[in-house]
Amino acid sequence: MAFLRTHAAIVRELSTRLQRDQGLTLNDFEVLLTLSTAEEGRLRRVDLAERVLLTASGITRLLDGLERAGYVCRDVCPADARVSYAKLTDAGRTKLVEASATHLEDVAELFSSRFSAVELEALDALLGRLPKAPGACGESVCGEPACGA
Amino acid sequence: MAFLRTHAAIVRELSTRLQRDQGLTLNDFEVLLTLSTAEEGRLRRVDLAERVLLTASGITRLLDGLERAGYVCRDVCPADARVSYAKLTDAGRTKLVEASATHLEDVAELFSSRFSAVELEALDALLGRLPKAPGACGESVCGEPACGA
DNA sequence: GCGCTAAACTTGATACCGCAAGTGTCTACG
DNA sequence: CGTAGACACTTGCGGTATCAAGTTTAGCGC
Repeated sequence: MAFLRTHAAIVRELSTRLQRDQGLTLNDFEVLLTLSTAEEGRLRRVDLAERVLLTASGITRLLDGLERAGYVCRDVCPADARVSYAKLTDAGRTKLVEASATHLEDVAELFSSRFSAVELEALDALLGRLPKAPGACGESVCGEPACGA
Repeated sequence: MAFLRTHAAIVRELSTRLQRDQGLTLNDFEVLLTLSTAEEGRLRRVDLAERVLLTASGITRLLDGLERAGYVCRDVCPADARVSYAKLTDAGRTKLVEASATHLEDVAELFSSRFSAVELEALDALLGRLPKAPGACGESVCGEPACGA
């Protein structure tokens, strides 16, 4: 299926650009984005993992990096000592806004410019029928970056 | 973009199944498949890399494994000592046929069962408009007599 | 022939991710 | 209570992929 190949190419391209311009992995970005849409900007690591399609260990390591960079911090759960939240910091929020700018540009270039709104909708509808991860995240960043540019 | 997420999920699912049932990576399979469609069942490593969207070093390592398994072998180019071909062996061809069976089943389960023929066609048409391979868009189906030149 | 650049491939270091195993915590049930 | 099992998370190990640098070979101008 050329389908898979195409996607791989797209993902790679987006990832490379994001890394070059912002020093973030596509997954890093997704995590930041997901957190930004969550209540209080934080999420249990397990839930976060589920949404970005990673395993628990994957999240641990990814968050390690984001923590070192200062974009997220840990937060404890008073009700359950097992869970630790990942919480977006101010720096993280800022970074997300900044990264969104270039990333959306990239997405636009690779995607939107090639399809009409109707086609995008059709694509979305079709692909939505495939098995996917629960907890779909918001299409756009909740309020923050101006998507409409 | 739920779009990308979906893709990741699909790839992972197909890959794990293939690995479990056949001991092959999705990329292994693609390489075998690509070789099988090539003239004489062989391809320069560079060209192979381009087609399966890997770097030169990626191909080297991937072929290492396939070689050890006996599915491909090396073949020299008399005209240019720099190039070495990757060539499908009989065992490799057999393996490909065998793997195709289960793999197509998986694909069918994840894809075809969810779409009608018309929808699949539409999907194909839409996705076909995306950039194939970033950078080296080289559709160079050309040079078969390659190393002659 | 000699040096120079480019191409094809390999190798070493590194990043990311999954699995399996381990630790600590919660909950349920006897 | 107290223990068993489930759950959240972390850690060791291995696999796959990349990039950068190195090797060998080709082709070209002198």
